[in-house]
Amino acid sequence: MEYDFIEIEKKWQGYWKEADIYKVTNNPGKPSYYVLDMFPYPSGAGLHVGHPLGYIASDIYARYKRLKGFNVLHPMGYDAFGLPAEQYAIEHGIPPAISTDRNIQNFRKQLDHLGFCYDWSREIKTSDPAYYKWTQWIFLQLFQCFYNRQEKKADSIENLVKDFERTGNQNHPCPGDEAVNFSAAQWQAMDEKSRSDILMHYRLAYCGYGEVNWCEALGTVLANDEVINGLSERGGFPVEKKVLRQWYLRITEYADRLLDGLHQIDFSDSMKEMQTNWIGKSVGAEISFPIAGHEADQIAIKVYTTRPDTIFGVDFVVLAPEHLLVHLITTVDREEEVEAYLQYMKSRSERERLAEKKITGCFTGAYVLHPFSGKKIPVWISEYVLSGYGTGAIMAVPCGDERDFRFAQHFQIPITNIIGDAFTGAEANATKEAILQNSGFLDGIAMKDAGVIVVEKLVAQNIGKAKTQYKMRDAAFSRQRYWGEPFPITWKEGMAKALPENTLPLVLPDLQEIKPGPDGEGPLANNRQWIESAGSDGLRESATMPGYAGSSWYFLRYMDPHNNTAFCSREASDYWNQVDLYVGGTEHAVGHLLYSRMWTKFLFDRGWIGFEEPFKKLLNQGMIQGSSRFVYKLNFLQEEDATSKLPAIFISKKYADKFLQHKKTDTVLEKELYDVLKKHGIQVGNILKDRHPDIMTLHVDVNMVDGYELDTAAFQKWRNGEYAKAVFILEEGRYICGAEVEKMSKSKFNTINPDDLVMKYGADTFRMYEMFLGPVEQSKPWDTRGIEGVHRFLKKLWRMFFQEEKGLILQNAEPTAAEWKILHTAIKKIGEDTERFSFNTAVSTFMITVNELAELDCHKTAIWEPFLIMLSPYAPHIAEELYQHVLQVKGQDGPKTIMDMDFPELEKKYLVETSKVYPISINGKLRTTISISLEATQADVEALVLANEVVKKWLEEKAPKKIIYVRNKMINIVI
RNA sequence: GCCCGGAUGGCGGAAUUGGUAGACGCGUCAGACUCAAAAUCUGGUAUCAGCAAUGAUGUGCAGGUUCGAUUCCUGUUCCGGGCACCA
Repeated sequence: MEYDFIEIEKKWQGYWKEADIYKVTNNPGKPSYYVLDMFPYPSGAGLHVGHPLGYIASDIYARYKRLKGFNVLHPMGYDAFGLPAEQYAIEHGIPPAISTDRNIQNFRKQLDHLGFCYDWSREIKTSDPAYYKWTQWIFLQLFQCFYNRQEKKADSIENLVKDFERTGNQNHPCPGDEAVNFSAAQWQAMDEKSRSDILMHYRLAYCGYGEVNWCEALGTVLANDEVINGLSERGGFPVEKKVLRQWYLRITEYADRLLDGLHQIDFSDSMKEMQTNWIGKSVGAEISFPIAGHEADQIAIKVYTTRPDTIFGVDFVVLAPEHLLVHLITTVDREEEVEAYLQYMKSRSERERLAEKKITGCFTGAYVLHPFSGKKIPVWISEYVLSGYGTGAIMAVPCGDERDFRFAQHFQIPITNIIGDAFTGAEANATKEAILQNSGFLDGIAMKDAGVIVVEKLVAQNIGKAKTQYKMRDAAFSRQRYWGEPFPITWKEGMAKALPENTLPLVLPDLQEIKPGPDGEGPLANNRQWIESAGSDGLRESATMPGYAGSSWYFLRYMDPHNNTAFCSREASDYWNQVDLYVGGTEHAVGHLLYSRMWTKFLFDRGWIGFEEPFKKLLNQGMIQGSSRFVYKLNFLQEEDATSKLPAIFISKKYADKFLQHKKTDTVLEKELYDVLKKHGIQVGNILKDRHPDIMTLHVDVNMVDGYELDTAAFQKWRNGEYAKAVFILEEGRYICGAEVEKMSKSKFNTINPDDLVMKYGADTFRMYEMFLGPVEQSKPWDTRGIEGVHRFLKKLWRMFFQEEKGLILQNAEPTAAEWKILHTAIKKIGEDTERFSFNTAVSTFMITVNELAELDCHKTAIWEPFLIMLSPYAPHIAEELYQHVLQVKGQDGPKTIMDMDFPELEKKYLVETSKVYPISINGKLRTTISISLEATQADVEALVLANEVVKKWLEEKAPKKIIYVRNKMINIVI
């Protein structure tokens, strides 16, 4: 009986489905464990081999935990709103709802083939009105709440208004605009619109103004991804920045709690560091620099600095080009140049601005006065200062800051040295240790002590204050797009109004055609009927929510997916609690993972759930990259003659390399080319000399390439025979391709579809091979060579149960000590490896174990039964199948599925003989090694050392005064 | 540019806490079985020198700490991910 994986996998997948084996219920009798994958965006390209990496890892762990006695929640769903579906609709006229559902079906089919233990009864998709009803509901809660800084938690706007009526806003400084201050009486006197505007500055979901990528030619807002070098991806039209009304989440109010929460959760240090840096908390000071010539109207430039101690080193002030004061302060003679600079800035993305090595800037002609010395300081504008961070203005201290230094050097601004010898004049020195000089009242004071003194003085003179600043900005929460959740908001007389909760969901209407609305609005604005359908409540908001809206809380919905009266009952969320293990890529480090943490904290503040961190432990899976292959096409200068009718000519890598190196053909190539073309009946004449051949590098489908060798016949059939008449110039009879590691992508023809591999080798082989490739956390290029090894292992395992002539050879005999030892070593290693997510080494251990048992010709049920239970998380189908035969031989009516068994317990006694090797060093020189039993005490070790032949002899010879001690895994003998 | 990772044989990788570098798998070479092939099995395989025993070198590069460094520190090169509207 052969290992027939197709039959076995079909059989077990059918059985699991039929028996609902993976359905879980809230079972208070058992400890819960929640294993979650980051749900996929169902792209049209389907699943590639990179997707399942994390899914397989989480599936193994979920099954392992189940064997360990936990009630495991392991669900899956789809992040179904997003730009690509909308783009597809624009290009192909197929509505996003339809293409998305089609893609989901395809994903589901592919996932099913891999034998995952998902509880599909809990499947969710974010574009389902039954789901986004609650996304809209949570949005409304955010809209109706503000962050109460005194209580450090979200509180209702209702309470805020009550406080305003009593005491004005003195207890609640305005987070949206510091300048907003009013008394109870003033509040009472305000009209409805003014009150609405003020409340907007407090709401956790609020409307404001922000810059977007605007493409005039397309009449639409573009995502950063759709902009390439300042031009639109579609059409290549110029893209500018434009200010539009946008919704935001006031995540900055949660900055401190998002930082504090990092201590409670098990994320990698690098992940925590990324989030910490993103939030970017800094402590410093805000300082006002009065503008020379404007003393009367008291106009000043506010700068933010983390180094108030360097205040006397200020040689210039730099404003962000967007700074509101730029136009006011620019002097007449500088206007033209400033205007030109601002024009140049319009096309610059933030990324470009920060990444630019070239130093640009422009003097405004204006001066500010130093707050202490009164010195005149020139004011510049430059792209390296961003309007979004701090006050949009900096005080530049070239002797202490590298960027300021380079700027000063480039524009030949004189540099003041306030740190004496610590500044060489060749580069800036950002030290905090120096003693200040040239610093007025700070002379002789250490820098680290000076900051406090400066702040005190600033406060005393009322020209500055200490300030904590965050780099993180509020999260933009609206998109001028169609395929997203509609906002449950209407607008009337400039005021936003929440829809009543009992009218949710506000269903996204179908559109005949998706095209940009007027004045930068989204496509929904074109559907006047829908926009006006709120009647006297006003006009509906035409923007939709961004991709991360639905994904910010989906892990809660899985706990109670069919609830019609709440996003998730408190009972369900109390039982399942936090996600115990969350598996996904690092690319979400500062997006999704920060937003979902904020939403969880908000829902916790409002008492809807009982925990404030969503994910207890995060496992980051690495990205599987594609290994692309290239062919080299010989191109000739096109002229109206015979050459343009030549077939496509492809030359092998060796020749292409040579060609690219010398930028011309060499004689060998020339001769071979001649011969090949002649063979094809093509007369070329002096073509190579006259036609200036050039080489074009083309991606080829990696599935047509074996290693590096191109299957030329397949290539000729590729793309409906586009290259059917292609001619190949081979090296040693083969066409060798070029190669490069890139992101896996359809357009690079380097995607590997798991379906093909599952068809050829089976899901079990595929699962184990993906794990065997390397550590889950590590990124690596996909390489199919090697999958045979894992497949061989499973075939070998099968033969331990079945042999050709004899059939089933399993027996019930009592295992020998050696056999027990092999089993228990495996239990120990596989258990440990699975616990620490070292799935690749666990697969190795399975292989070693089977090899060792094969050598002993062991076919005993007592050994193989526990082995199969251990194997089942990794290769569930074959484990289940073979387990049935164990039951049959044992004559037991055991549980029907291996999933109801327990992971085998380790019995230590069989490990006693296992020994560890200790190196022995004498005076630091390594002499020999000895083996010591795992259970040996230190006294045993010392005795063994003395007994050791080599050491004993050596000690006798030298007769040393000896001290022997054991440290770490080293035995040291010191004379 | 900024933030976070990574680099070990021909290839993917192992070395769990600073202690025999290269487990396991692929590939490859030799052999067994076979008319032959496939499948399977056995053995070799870091590099250099040597018939061999063995010796020397060796974890991107340059230094440092240590009796001892793939592991810790400093600098550096290259590669990957993120940088706020891809998800």
